Amino acid sequence: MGRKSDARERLLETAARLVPERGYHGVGVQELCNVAGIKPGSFYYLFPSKQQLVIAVLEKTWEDTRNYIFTPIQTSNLSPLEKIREFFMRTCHLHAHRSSEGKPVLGCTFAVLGGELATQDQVINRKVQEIFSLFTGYFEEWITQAYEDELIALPKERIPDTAKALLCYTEGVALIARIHNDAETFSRMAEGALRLANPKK
Amino acid sequence: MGRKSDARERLLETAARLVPERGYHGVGVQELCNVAGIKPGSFYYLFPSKQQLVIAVLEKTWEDTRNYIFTPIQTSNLSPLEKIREFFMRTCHLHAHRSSEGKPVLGCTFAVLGGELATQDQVINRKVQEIFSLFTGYFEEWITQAYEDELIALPKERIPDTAKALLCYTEGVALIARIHNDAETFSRMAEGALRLANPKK
Amino acid sequence: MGRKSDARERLLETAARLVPERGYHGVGVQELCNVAGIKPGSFYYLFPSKQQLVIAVLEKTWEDTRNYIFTPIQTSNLSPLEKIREFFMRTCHLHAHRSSEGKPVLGCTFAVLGGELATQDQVINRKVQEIFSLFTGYFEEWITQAYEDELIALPKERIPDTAKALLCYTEGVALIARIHNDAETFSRMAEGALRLANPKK
Amino acid sequence: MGRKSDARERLLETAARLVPERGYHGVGVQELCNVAGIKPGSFYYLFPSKQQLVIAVLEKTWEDTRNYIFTPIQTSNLSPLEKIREFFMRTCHLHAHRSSEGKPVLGCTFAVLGGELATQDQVINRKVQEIFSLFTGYFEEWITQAYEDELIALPKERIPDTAKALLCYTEGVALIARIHNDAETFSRMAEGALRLANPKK
DNA sequence: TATGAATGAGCGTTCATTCAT
DNA sequence: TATGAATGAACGCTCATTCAT
Repeated sequence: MGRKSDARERLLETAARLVPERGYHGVGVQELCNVAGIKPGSFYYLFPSKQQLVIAVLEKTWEDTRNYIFTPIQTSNLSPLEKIREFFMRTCHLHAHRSSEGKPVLGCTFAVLGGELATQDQVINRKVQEIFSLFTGYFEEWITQAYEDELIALPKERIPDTAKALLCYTEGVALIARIHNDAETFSRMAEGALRLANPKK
Repeated sequence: MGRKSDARERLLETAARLVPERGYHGVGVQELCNVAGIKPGSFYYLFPSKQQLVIAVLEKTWEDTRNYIFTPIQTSNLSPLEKIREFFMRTCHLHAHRSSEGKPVLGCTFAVLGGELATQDQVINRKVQEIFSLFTGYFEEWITQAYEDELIALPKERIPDTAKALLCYTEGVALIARIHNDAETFSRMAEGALRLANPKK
Repeated sequence: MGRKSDARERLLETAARLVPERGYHGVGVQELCNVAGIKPGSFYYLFPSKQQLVIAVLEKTWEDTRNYIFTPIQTSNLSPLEKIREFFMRTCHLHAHRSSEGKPVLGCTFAVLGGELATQDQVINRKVQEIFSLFTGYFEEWITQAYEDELIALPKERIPDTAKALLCYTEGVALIARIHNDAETFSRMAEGALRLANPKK
Repeated sequence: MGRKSDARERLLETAARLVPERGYHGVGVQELCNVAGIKPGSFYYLFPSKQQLVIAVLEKTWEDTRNYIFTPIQTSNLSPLEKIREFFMRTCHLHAHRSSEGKPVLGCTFAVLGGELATQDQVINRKVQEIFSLFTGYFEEWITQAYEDELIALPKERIPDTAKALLCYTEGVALIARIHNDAETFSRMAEGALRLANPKK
């Protein structure tokens, strides 16, 4: 039986750290190997291509997003609209923590890679679309609940587009936070997210 | 008043076409030269670096954005809130036209380059921030007018953040339109933009 | 009398299929392993090197050549000159059958590897020379018989060189068949082979 | 105006020396650059690809073959059949000269590359086919002349196939000469070439 | 003023092979 | 006996940029 090691995991973690920061073209395979402490020839034993490594990064990042952001909100007993605000506050806290360590504000990994590769890599682009539809799923659930609780003044048929609008707003906020390297953008923009749902009174 | 070569202009136009589509790292200097029909050695006579060419692209793209989107809206006699909607509709038309010619939906050039290079090139990043502040200026003007016309239910001190929220939403919509290669995103999301301003009734 | 893994055999068969088609450098060890369904680590348990696998391919291919081409001709009661023609016709049939299945015409495996590696791998080159001398042995036997049967006008001392000329012609025909991907080359060129032996009348 | 240099020519000459000796896969771009004394990044300024460099090598080698072998024979007043023999003798002399300097016998560059890449690179394969048809053109001319001078006993309609048989024989002889690293093969096999044309008496 | 020629560092990837288990 | 894991060197090629002319 062969040797066991965590090389694959180290590579994935390294990529999950560097790629969201500098983008797809901003990180080379060699650098990933150097930082992860694996030899250059080993990369392609562990992953079939740089593209597939990034797909794995997207999946891992989604897992983290779900575990640290969506699931805690989902299992809380916050009201639907408070869940939306909480989504922004949690995102803010995560970024603020990173930022306090001197690291740059990343914004949203999915938006960064989707925006960069939309016209260049359909495999990655599809994966980003797929993950965005999971975001929208949560948003739609919260807005539907708010609708049923009569917290918002919105015709029922506008719920899906409103969920999508929330996705757009979320990703736009993340992008601006990245460009201004300012984690507080998330908290300052939280109020706007609520207005998108058109709350009563 | 001698005859002037249009090489610089051709190069700039080529870059303004290719860079928003494929991003900074997605287009090489050599390809730009080939497409523009200029010799590789001439590039660095005309521009000091790829970075500076892209700065010029950003400026030119901003000029176009102002001329084709902001100025016509500004000089129209639309109500402030209708101006916000018109901003999305005009953006939608421009992208839909390109899309009907089989070209990919670009989203927002500033967001594309800002997102890609936020952690890698501060010169370009500053330029993007600068242009975004021009966007926000228009938005703030419209929202202020709406406030003064008593069209929106918003405390005065929330106007600047609301303008910024509108920028975030705008850029998020553009990003999602790019990732889904769907120009109609702009028109479907226009309604959300208005809600950000919290219109009365 | 324990059960024996057929991994070695599968690897050899895979190599005997891929190497003649694409040459030594055209097939990698990893691809051979993938296609044969063996693990990369096992390769070097089964064979000391890629070179030695190819040596085994050459030996196996020679076995097949002897069994399907030379031995049937040898045990037939064809006249010596008809044997030469039959050699080309049998070769033609084999290639035509492969070709009808959409596979490329291989020509002669020995020539392909000998030509590619003549200046690079003396072990393989020697093996090819050795096999070519077996070819020449058959040819010389047939020509000697034709000489004794007074079918050809050739001084006795020219027989060895004529056998060698027949080898050259054979390999040249195979090479041209490969390059033109045309199995019928073998049948169209059969007549020339006979003329090399200078038949009477 | 730019700098002038013979770098392209040096690279082509280096390739024309190394590629026929070791084959396409046997010589790397880096090695070609090192030997030619050009820097690795310059290769792709001078040639669009390794493939196209080899196409240039084939064209140059054909020029040389025509100038040093075919044209002198063509402009001689040898009889048609003597021309065939002369073709082998000239080829022999060229190889013997190289061989006396300790260099390996190359055989035929076209056959080496055609055989190696027949199933892998159709652009190179076509170029080889094209050059072979030029060979056949000369052979057919000589055989036709021999037919008209009544030097050979061959039905007129067999002339094209006989020319092709001569090509096969030529290439086979070259291949065997390469594999045995024996320049004299060409002279010893010359007689066989004549028999292919079925000379009278 | 303008450019043909060149450059060194780096790209993502594949190579035949080794080795601890 | 058999293999999963790994390796360093090399692969063909592209990068943004420089410079002599």
